This record gives sequence, C-alpha cells and structure tokens, in this order.
Amino acid sequence: MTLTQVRTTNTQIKARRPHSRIQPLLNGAAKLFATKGYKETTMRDIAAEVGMLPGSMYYHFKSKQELLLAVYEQAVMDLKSRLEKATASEQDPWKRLETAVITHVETILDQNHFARIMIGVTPEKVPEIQEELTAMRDSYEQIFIVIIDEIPLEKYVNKTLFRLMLLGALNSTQIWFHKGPFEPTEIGREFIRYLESSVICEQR
Amino acid sequence: MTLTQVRTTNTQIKARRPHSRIQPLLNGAAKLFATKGYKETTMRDIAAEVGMLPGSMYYHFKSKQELLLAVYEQAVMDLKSRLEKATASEQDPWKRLETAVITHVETILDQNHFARIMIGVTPEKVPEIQEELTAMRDSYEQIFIVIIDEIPLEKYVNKTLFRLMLLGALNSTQIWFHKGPFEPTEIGREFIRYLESSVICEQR
Amino acid sequence: MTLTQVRTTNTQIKARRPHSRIQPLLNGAAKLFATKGYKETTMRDIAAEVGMLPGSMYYHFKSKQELLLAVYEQAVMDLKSRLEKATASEQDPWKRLETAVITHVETILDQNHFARIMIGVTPEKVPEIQEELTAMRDSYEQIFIVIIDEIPLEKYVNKTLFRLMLLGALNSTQIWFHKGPFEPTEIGREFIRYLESSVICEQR
Amino acid sequence: MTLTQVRTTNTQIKARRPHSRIQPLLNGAAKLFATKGYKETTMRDIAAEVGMLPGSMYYHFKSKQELLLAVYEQAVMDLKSRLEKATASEQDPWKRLETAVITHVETILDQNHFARIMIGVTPEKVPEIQEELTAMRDSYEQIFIVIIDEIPLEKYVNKTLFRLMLLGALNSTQIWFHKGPFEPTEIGREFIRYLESSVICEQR
DNA sequence: AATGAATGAGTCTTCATTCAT
DNA sequence: TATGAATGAAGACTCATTCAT
Repeated sequence: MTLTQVRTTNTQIKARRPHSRIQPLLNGAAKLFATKGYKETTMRDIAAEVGMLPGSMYYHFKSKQELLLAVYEQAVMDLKSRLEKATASEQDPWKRLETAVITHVETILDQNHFARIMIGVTPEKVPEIQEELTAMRDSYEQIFIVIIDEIPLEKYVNKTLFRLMLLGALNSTQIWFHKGPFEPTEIGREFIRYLESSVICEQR
Repeated sequence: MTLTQVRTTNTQIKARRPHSRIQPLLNGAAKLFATKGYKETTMRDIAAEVGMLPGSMYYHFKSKQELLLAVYEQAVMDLKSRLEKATASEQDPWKRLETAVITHVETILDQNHFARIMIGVTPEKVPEIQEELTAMRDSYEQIFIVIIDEIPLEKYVNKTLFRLMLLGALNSTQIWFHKGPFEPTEIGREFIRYLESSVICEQR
Repeated sequence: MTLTQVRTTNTQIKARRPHSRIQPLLNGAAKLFATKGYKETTMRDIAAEVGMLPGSMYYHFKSKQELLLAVYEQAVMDLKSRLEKATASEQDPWKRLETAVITHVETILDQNHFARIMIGVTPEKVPEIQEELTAMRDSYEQIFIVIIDEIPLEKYVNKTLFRLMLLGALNSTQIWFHKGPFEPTEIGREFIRYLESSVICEQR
Repeated sequence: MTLTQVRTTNTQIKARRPHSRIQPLLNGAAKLFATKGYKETTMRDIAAEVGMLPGSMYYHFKSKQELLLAVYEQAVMDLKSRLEKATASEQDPWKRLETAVITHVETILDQNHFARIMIGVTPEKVPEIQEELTAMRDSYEQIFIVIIDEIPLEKYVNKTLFRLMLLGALNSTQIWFHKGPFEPTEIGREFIRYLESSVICEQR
C-alpha cells in the first residue's frame, strides 16, 4: 500500500524517486524486525538505524504497524517474484518443487532481511493487522500449493499435510542455520531428497 | 516445594498453608506466554489472570525473566518425562521415533500451555536468560538425538539434518494446527510415514 | 522510647532480657543506616542482616521511623555517657574540651555504627520525626555548649559560632576519614591545637 | 533559554528555538535535590516543579542519575568560576583564603540551590555515579589546596588536615545556618579569624 | 514471637505517537 | 520533509506495611 501509493502519486516517471527515504526506512525496519523481532524493535531503534529522528518517520508511515505492513508486503512480493522467476523454466514437477524449495531456503537465509520477516514475525502477535499479514503469507503459500498439486504423490499422502510439513521444516531452518555447517542450497536439496523417493507414485 | 508439600500435607492433618499460589501463578504465566508471547504479556496480565496484584507476584519470583525460567523449566521437565515414559517400552527404533513424535505433537498441541512455550518463546528474544533457555531446550532435543541415532538410515542421510527437519516440521504445527482438520496423533504418524520408507536401509 | 518502654514494661529486673531480639535488630539497623543511609536501607535489608523476616520486625517496632528513633536514641545515649565518663576527671577547661573532642571523634569514627548515625542521618530528611531527632541531637550538643562556656575565650570570639565550627569540622571527618592516613585521636588533638593558641585569653 | 540565549535572541533576529527547557529543568532539580535530597526527590516531584510530565524529562536526560550529574556539574563549574573571579585580584595569601572562604560560604548559603547540592548530596549514596561526582568535587577542592599551599603556616600544621577542618566547618554551615542569626560573610570571616593568628608563622 | 503471603501506593523508565515550526 | 519537544499511557519493579496463622 504505502509503497505503491507513494510511487503512483508522484505524477509521472519520477517514480522510485531517488531522494525518497522510504526505501532506506523500509530496509532499516526490515533489518531490525528480522533481527530483534517486531515488538522488541522500537521506532527509535529504526530511526537511529536510518539516521532519522523518530518523529520524521511518521511522515512516511502513520504507525509502526503500517510500517510493518509495508515491510511485510515488500518481503512477500520479493519472495514471490524470485520463486516465479526460478521455477518458470522447470517442467518436471519434482524439479520445480526442488527449485522452489532451494530458492525459498536461500532467500530466507541470506543477508536480505525482508524474507526473514515473513517467517520471523508471527501475525498473531500483531492482532490489529493479523488479517492483512496472514493474507499476504497465504498468497505466498499458494505458490507451493500449486506446485505440489502437480506432483504425482502416493494416494495415502495428504497434500496439505505434506506441504505444511515441508514448509514447517523449511522455515525453521532460520532458527538453527547460523549454528550449523550446512549450506542453504544443500539443506533444500536434502530435505527434498528425504521425502522424494517415498512419497511419489510408482509409475514415476 | 509446592507440589510435594501440598501432596504430603493433604494426606493427614493438613496443611497449615494448604495452597501456595506458585503453581497457579506458573499456570497463568504459561497460558499467557504461550498465547500472546513473552514480550507481549505484561506482569499485570498475569496478575489479573491469577487474581493477584502485580506486586504480589514478586514475592514468588523476583522478575519476569525468573518467572519465564520457572515456566520453561517445568515445560521441559514435563515434556521429557512424558517422552521417556512413552518410549520406554518400545524396542523397534522406528516405532520408538514414531511414539516420540506422536507424544511430542500431542503435547505441544494440547490445552496444556507449558509445552507450547518451549516452542513459542525464542530464547534469542530474551537475551539475558538466553543461555539457560537454550540449555534446557537442548537437553530436550538430546532425547531425539539418541532415538534417531539408533535408527538404521541410508548412508546418504545426515542424521542431524534429518532431526532438524523433523523437529522443525513438528514444532511448526503449532502455527497452523488450530486452522486445520487434522488430529495431533494423525499428524505425527503421517510425518513419520512420509519419511520412513525412503530413508531407512534396504535390509530393514 | 521504644527501648525504654520495652525495658520498663517487663515487670522487674528481668530487663535486658537475653532472648529478646530487639538489640540485634537495633544493631543491624544501626549498621545499615550508618553505612547506606536511612532512605537507602530497606526493611528487608535490615531483616536479612538480622536473620529475620520483614514482617517479624513489626512485632518490635511499629514502623521504620520508630526503629530509627530507637537507634538514634541509643546512639545519643551512648555518646553522651562516653563523653561524660571521659571528661569527668578533667579540671582544666581546655583539657576538658580536648578530651571531649577526642572522644567524639574516636566514637564517630570507630566501628560502632550507632554514633555514626547521629551524624549521617540528617533529621530534615525524615520530616515526620524531625523534631524528635533534633531534640536528641541538641541534647548532645548541650554538653559541648557547657564545656565551651567554661573556657576563657577572647572577647571577639562568638562561642556559638566557635562551637558550630568545631563540631562541623569534627563531624565531617566521617566523610574523608577512611581515605586518609590520620588517626582519630590525632585528628581531634590537631583540630584543638589549630584553634587553641589564638582563641584563648592572654592571661592563660 | 539560559541567559545567554535569551540575550542573543533579543539583540537580533533569531533563535528558532528560543527557550529550551533544559535550564528550568536543571533549576527545578537543583532546588529539590538540595532541599529534600536526591533519593527523597522523585522524578514526578521535579516534573511537577517544572510543569512538565515525568516522561518528558527523559527527552533531555536519560535517567535521574544523568540529571543529577548535570546539576552537579553546573554547581561545581559555577562555584569554581565564582571562586576564581573573587580571588583573582588578591595577592596576600591569607586575604586570598579569606576571600575564598567567604565566597564559598556565601554561595552555598544563598538561595541558589546548585552549590548546596555539592555539599548536600553525598557521592557514596549514588554508587553508580560516585566516581564522577567525586572527581568533580575533588576538582573544586583543588582550588583550596593551591590557596592553602601558599600560606606560610607553622611547621606543626598539617596542611591537609587544616584544609579538611576548614572545609568541613564551612560545609556544615548549611545544616545550622537557617536557624541562626549569622550572616554568611560574617561566618566566613570569623572562621578564618579563629584560625589565623595561631597558625601563621611568626615572621608574618 | 515469628512467618508466609499479600497489598497498594509509588518508583524510575519506556515508547508510540503528536505537533508546531 | 524533517525536527525538536513533548505527551500520556503503560511497563517492570520496589517497599513499608498488614495480617491470619
């Protein structure tokens, strides 16, 4: 919302106005929300991170929640477009899933803080905007629903449960990743491997 | 002190001081920490939940962190003893894992709020006691390390990664469980099923 | 008051009842009031110091102020009796003053915490009992008034000012004493020496 | 706002922000700290005194201790500059000391509350900033050390003890001054007089 | 005499937010 | 756009005191 609005309101091409401090603000907020948590991050923290005074942020975002919403939106949009780009060329269903999984893991584990927020900030902890956050998150998971739907799985496999299991495992990597010796790509590939042979149909 | 004392005093002449309010306090704190989050729960909230005045809690716990520590400890001890009890009789490694997984899921999804805290409260968010929390959590995971270690897995499977994947998937159930139509026991059993056939050795 | 009352109320000779924990309580309070200050010392601190529970103290003293009053009273009584004992045998006025001064300094600088309270606890800081405290303090200063009154000083010397100067200098020793290399006795003697030769009458 | 700023604003054009409320805040804090004591003064008290809300003060000072530090510093700087100004023209050592003493007494006894704090607030009572407070206090006493060092005193006089005696007597005036009929200037002059004739060298 | 437990008023401090400039 | 200053509600915690047992 915010982001989009600002962009469109500015007459013509000028968009993405280089001097705007919205993006730096979003970046700073993303970093801190991802690192310390939403509640644990104060508006002052963000202001300091960006080199702004607390009051000044309210010109751009009318509340902390609005700011989170904007950050979250950008995170989701980013993740979605990456996923789409990465899987576009894949034809084989399992390959598509593997690519999606690897992309997902790589993104939520890299230094970019946006994607981390989508996993680290639990919508229920911000009840006032829980719905909006959940909606965005769902729109992301939709991609996995589609991909998994095309995979020929054994009859006994419940595809919803399968997806929830996979994504749960994936997202929890953020908690232990920095302690271990594993590479993001490796993690994604292995997870798929542990599931693959058992769950697909015979005929494959 | 609490539990034991109460029990012994009840047998006979009865308790000069029949009910300490420590356990109710822990229960109330557990409920709120699990439901709303640690940071999101105020001492006032807990006091109100228990029917106490905020100041009164400090007679029993000298700080909010101390209270969390106590709740967390009880949660870990409870989970551990349940797991041990449940798996004690199982001989077959895979059965043992399945039992452990089911017990784990059942516990963290039931109405008892203690176990939920172990998953919902991230140690990093409470830096001052992060170490203590992590140590307890680790002592719990140790049980899974042992169980998994005894399972004959294909050579290509990294047991650490396997465990992290499994526990990650398990713990994330808490986020989506209340929305879905699945039973805790079912979830545990299915997760194991999705992994089992593929990862075990041929000779099995 | 308290102290006296307790003593007298107890029938006869029994006074000073060995089992009473009043004296330990007074000692503990004296120590902490003297060391940390009245406001800075909590009832809990005192209870801990004496090995009692906070509530228990209220059996002996009905408030913190009452406790201070009792400590203060004991301090004044002690100082007065020491001073009287020490100066009793002195005939020469200057010698009497010197003895008094030395006794005073020795007492407020020694490990006994009672005397220190009379100097460290400013009556104005405890408005509710300011009057009582001041009265006790004055009753002590009276001794110096009498002693100084008998000294033949030059006409230009205002005896009141002289006394206030001397006592001010004396009492402030408590602030710097522990840092310096001086002995209490030495300090008292020197202070008198710095004043003596100039202020006494020629004929002496 | 201080004087300087107001002055400049009046002269010419500007000062966007003509009156910061830092100085009123310091004044209010000084008054209360001096009157009631540091511990005895609450942030609410100060806020009320200045006509501010408690929270607002934290924009200017990040803690009560920081506020004390600022007040104390201003007090010390003020006292030092007064002393230096007053003694600058004096050549005779004793005259210099007398002038310093009189200035000191006049300042700590006048309605200006800052100087009173330096004497009334004991650094040991605020352990967290004790060092800073003591350092400032010492930097002030240094002036007296220098002045006294230049006075030709009898050999038997220990200059350190002499100074401590004098300053002790001086500072304690604050406790009894308001009860007596003496003028600050008179007090200072008399104290010096009581010491002077005896302690100086013959040749003087 | 003593204690465990609680109370409630009060303490310092934090923080999202507002607003005149 | 940005900022300095303030706000006010809320937060964790403290402490003298009370009281049934």
